[in-house]
Amino acid sequence: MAWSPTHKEQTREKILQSAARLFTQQGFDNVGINDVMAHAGLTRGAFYAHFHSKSELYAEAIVTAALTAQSTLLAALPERATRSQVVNAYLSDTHRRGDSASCPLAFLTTDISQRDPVIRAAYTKVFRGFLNQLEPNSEAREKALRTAVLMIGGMAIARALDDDGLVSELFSACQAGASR
Amino acid sequence: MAWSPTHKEQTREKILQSAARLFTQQGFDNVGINDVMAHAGLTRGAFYAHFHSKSELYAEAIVTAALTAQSTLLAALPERATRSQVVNAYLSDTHRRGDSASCPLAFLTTDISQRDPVIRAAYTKVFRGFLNQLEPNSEAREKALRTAVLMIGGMAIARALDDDGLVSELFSACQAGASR
DNA sequence: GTCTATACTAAGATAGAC
DNA sequence: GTCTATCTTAGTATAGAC
Repeated sequence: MAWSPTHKEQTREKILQSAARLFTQQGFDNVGINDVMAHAGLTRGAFYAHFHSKSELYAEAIVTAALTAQSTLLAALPERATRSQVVNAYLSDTHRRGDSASCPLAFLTTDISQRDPVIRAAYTKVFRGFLNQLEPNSEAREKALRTAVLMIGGMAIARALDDDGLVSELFSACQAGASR
Repeated sequence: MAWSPTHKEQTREKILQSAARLFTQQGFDNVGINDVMAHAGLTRGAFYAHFHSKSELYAEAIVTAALTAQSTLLAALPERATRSQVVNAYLSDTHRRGDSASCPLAFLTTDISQRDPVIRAAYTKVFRGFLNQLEPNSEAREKALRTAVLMIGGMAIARALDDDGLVSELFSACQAGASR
């Protein structure tokens, strides 16, 4: 296996998938390189053959996590899903629990503010992609921005609250605002 | 000074103020007990005469930070400020920079999700207070929830972005939605 | 109540064998 | 390319002097 030309690329990809999952669920500081590598079936030392630092991994993992989350979300919906179907799937208890794929925009929001420029750039890029998915034509940009905040912000806040009743109120309010 | 009956209470308060400021700006993991105590003009060892653990301090600091942020925000506005004046002051570059008092709801959103129940309870309590400030009568609750998300979520996302132009677009969109 | 000194633990990063 | 072993740093928490 060691002499396969694609082996390194595959391993790198596996590390990235593990990192995307763990970082999104638990944040930068609560996940060690050890955790990521163990989750990928490897050991600490092998990490630096693929990435220069934990920060570099984090930046790439954000993008990977976003792609995975998008696929997962859309896969659970009909082919031509309406706006409100997408919004409801995003602002759902399933998503909030975070046991399948999770959106890094909502799960890592305040985890980004003070990190490397590279990390903030990755987040910004993903956010721009999110906006484009919502509303490709730029005339409705203002509405798209509000919708994005209701979705991402609503989920981020919901995950901090400890009261399920309040969370479901919150989701309903955001769904109503984001679907119109 | 050591025999003043109010001395301990005053020191505790000073630690709490330092913690509120540092935690809100930098999050739980990026602030050490050492940092908090040094900022308060004391040393590490003295901490445990006032709090049992870092988590306990964090929970209390969130409430303290919220009160301070509210005072600071309102102090900069006229006595009978309109809704949109409050919203604009909240969603401002001044607030985003975070060099004066900052709202823990927006600055610590995703920092809360996986911490002690006590911490999550503190955050939830502050969020409820925020809602009540926005709209004391519960009939307009749904609108108040959306407004809260546009303010808190808008600020949280803005702090993660690295593009000032995008941030100002974002602020405008949220201000328009939250003021009506 | 506050200080200095000190476990104890965890984590990022590197070195060298295979 | 992956492993084990190690260096280094940092942070929570505690012990004991004053």
